[in-house]
Amino acid sequence: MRLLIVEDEKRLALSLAKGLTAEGYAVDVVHDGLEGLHRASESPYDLLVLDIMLPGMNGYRVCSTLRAAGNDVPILMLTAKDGEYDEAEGLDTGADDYLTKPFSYVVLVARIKALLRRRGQGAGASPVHVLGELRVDTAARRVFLRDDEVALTAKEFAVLEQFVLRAGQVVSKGEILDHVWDFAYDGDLNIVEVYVSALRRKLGATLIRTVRGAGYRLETAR
Amino acid sequence: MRLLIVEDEKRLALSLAKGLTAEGYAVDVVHDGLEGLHRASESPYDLLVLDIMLPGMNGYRVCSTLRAAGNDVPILMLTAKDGEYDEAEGLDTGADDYLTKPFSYVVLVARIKALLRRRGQGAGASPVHVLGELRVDTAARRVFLRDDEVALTAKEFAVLEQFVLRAGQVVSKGEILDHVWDFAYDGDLNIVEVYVSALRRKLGATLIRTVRGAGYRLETAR
DNA sequence: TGTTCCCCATGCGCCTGTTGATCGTCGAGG
DNA sequence: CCTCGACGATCAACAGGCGCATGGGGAACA
Repeated sequence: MRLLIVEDEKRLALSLAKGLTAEGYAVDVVHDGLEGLHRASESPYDLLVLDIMLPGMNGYRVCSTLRAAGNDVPILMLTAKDGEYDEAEGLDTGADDYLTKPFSYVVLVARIKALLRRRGQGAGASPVHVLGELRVDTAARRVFLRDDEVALTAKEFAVLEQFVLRAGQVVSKGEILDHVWDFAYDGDLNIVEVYVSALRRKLGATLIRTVRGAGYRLETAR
Repeated sequence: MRLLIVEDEKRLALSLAKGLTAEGYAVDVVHDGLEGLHRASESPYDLLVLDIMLPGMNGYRVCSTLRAAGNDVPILMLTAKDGEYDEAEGLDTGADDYLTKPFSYVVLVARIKALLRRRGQGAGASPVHVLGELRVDTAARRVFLRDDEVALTAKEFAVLEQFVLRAGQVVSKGEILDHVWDFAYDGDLNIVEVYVSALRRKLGATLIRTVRGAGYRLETAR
């Protein structure tokens, strides 16, 4: 875990760096806003601790510039409580959390951990499956084909999900029926064909391959 | 946020429930240890307030049984100070925090909030969530839309909070019901639709997107 | 007693699931 | 190589379900 501290009060910056290093983080420190922006743009940090009052470029601008460039590294802002700067403004510019000086070291560490955890969950906890040009986010129930979102109905999504979970394997119509339709359903297997047809129309014909007499197979990336 | 209070002193339990409900939590109360264990095992509570001296099964055993079953719901234990039971033992059995009777209501609420924050509920320690033009301060229970504060009722806020905690993911009506309404409620899922409707009216129609057949999704800014 | 909030019920409109018919395709066997 | 039968794909039409809006009744405050 790499952290960047952008803070011009050198004593504070140093003591934070020391403590966070002891926690097991790799910590870099800069004392200037512009310098911080460069560092953050060029290296992949896991989190930024960003003061607002900075020489070179103030924290708000560093933050909004990073965001404008598409950088979504978690940012913890440090604000002085004397009111010249507003906490809300920090959040508006795209910071993820703020802390008002003076703060306790324990609280800072807790917030940092929380932000890192949040990031971790946001990416890891939501199982996103990528198969070539197809991206399926089961938590958000969204499907993307080459950056374009594809709108699927509930049943279509459920069928696709079965294929994704067993990508590359042959899945029979009966199995799809068992997993997607409820127990009581005793209709025709043709219903599966109908949905495969719909998926092919929306996602491209080559994605789901027919295995005659056995079922279908979702093509894995190649 | 659903809380379960397990406390056999009925007057105390009732007054806590009343106060916490006013804070916007969905609160269930039981007066018996065994009953509490069952409830906690079967429903997804966000926090337990657990007395030690209880009929049926004492608080220690309730706590350790839950932990043994892999349930890691935050538990706040209430201990009498007369020494028959030991605070440390409570923590040993897997409680997250304890409070010695008599305690002030304010302290209790503070501890509860701290635990919920610490546990994060998937959201980290920051009480403020920013999603595009929406800013939700869960600690202060205030909501801002583009610098204007929006007045929400307790239930409206509770529903919104669920969405915010799982922003970008699909949340089903059932899940909302489970977390916002208490267990005594067994009404129609339609009630969720009514509240989503109210939120859309106050916060704009595009914020909460309907995912037909699955639930709703709070749009993340981007 | 008035106001606010919460829950329920109703009706409506649109989307979606399902069906059955028809058309296309594959492969085995003559 | 051709034919035929079986399997699969697609389409259109219908009915029911799902989600939304709205208003009223009732409870809980002040």
